Amino acid sequence: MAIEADPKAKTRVPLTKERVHEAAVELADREGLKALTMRALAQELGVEAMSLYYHVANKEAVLDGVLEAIMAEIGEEIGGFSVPEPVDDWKAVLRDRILAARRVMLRHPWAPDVFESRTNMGVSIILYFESILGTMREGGMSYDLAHHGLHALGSRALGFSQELFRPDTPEQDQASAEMFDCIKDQLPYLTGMLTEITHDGPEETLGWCDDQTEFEFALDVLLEGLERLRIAETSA
Amino acid sequence: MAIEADPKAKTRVPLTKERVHEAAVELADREGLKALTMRALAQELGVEAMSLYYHVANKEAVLDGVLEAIMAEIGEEIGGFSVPEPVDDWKAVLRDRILAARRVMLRHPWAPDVFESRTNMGVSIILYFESILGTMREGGMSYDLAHHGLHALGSRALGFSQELFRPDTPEQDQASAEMFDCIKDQLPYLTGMLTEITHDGPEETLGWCDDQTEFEFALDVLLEGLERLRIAETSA
DNA sequence: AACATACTCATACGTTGTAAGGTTGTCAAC
DNA sequence: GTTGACAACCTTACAACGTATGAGTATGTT
Repeated sequence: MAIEADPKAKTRVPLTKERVHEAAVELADREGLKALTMRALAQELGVEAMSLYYHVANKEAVLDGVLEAIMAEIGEEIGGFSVPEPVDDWKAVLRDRILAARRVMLRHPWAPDVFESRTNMGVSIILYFESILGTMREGGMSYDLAHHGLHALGSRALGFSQELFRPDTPEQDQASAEMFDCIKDQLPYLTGMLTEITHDGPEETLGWCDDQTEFEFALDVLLEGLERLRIAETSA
Repeated sequence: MAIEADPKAKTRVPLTKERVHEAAVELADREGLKALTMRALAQELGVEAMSLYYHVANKEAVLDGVLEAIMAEIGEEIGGFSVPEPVDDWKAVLRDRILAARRVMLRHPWAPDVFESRTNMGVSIILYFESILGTMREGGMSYDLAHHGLHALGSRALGFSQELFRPDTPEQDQASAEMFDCIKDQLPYLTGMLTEITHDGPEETLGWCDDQTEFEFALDVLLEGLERLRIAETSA
């Protein structure tokens, strides 16, 4: 429609911040966070490493942008960051929101590590927490309790919890198992638990648990605890 | 006593794994985790970088050793990793244990990052979790509930919780504040909370909270929630 | 035709972990 | 003593990383 709008005429489509961020997400999805280097990212875009620096300040800025992209996905998943007017069941609303965020995290398993590495929050993250806080408030909590609640949820509010010590290679996993075997006479409770928890006996380590189940369990303990405190403070 | 046992005769005290680990802790304490490089660590010990590799396999091994050192500190703080025979108040016992671990973490603020970076757990960490689990069991929980409880506590069992987004430079902090100001008309709840929470008005960001208070709050919500579930399952 | 602007690239530096192989110090055996 | 083995440490070098610097190249304006 424009006078000279043939895309083919342009020898190359110029980069943008957004394309860099999107490519970064794709690269991390495909090859992991460790593979997300400026050079690899440039190659992903058919460009040299230093060309990226015309569009982004540095790698930190890339990671910030990546998080904004993730938050945008969460926004789509929960249909925006607004607070449903009056909240009759804040627990259920928050639970849905958080599990929606978690679905996004499961699509991008590296994302939690990026969140943890960040030191200042972007706009969409603030908006997200605003909506969480708003839900708590409209649900009937005091600002004080909601504040504590936000801290208590921590990263869980964003849909993830750092699972400590998850072996990532089979060799490492086996090494842990051997070490465990080696001292298992000092571990009556752990061996007891493993024999009872797992169906096939105590060969499996702690890592083999259903993350989703555990996530929801902890989330519910927290939500119910906060609800109890809310009731306590309203009846006081 | 030995025929040739004059220590002075030795021109230099040889390195050991242990000395490397100790020096690593001291270095991280003094200059932060980022400053803990193999070269800096070597310099700390008056030696060249590659000399370290005679005693430790690689940097990962150093970090593993550092964690063992931290766990040893925790062990001292709680007087060993044993389980008090019958536990009349498991909540109180666990609370003390965890807050003791937290005191160690506060002495080494970089330690949580190391824990999160690790992928396989060392012996002393397993022993620690064994003692936590044992306390829950002796307190009357089923293995199933105790298992969920371990996951629910997560890193909190070790005395820390990753505080997301803590600005580490004054410039960054100010940048966040400005950004916050810029969109604060979209943040009724957050501004409302800040005016009510802080004494001096809403200039302060979310980062300025009493970590210890928030840690204990979340810990207590979890412990009480688990206790409630324990009672529910024993009366069933 | 000349120039400004927007964008991209080539080269290079400092830092990191660490592989490969050399140097030294100590001690036992001949 | 000389020799040889072994332990402990060092020198050099490399690949990968983030990125500073300045030069190139296209496009649009005047």
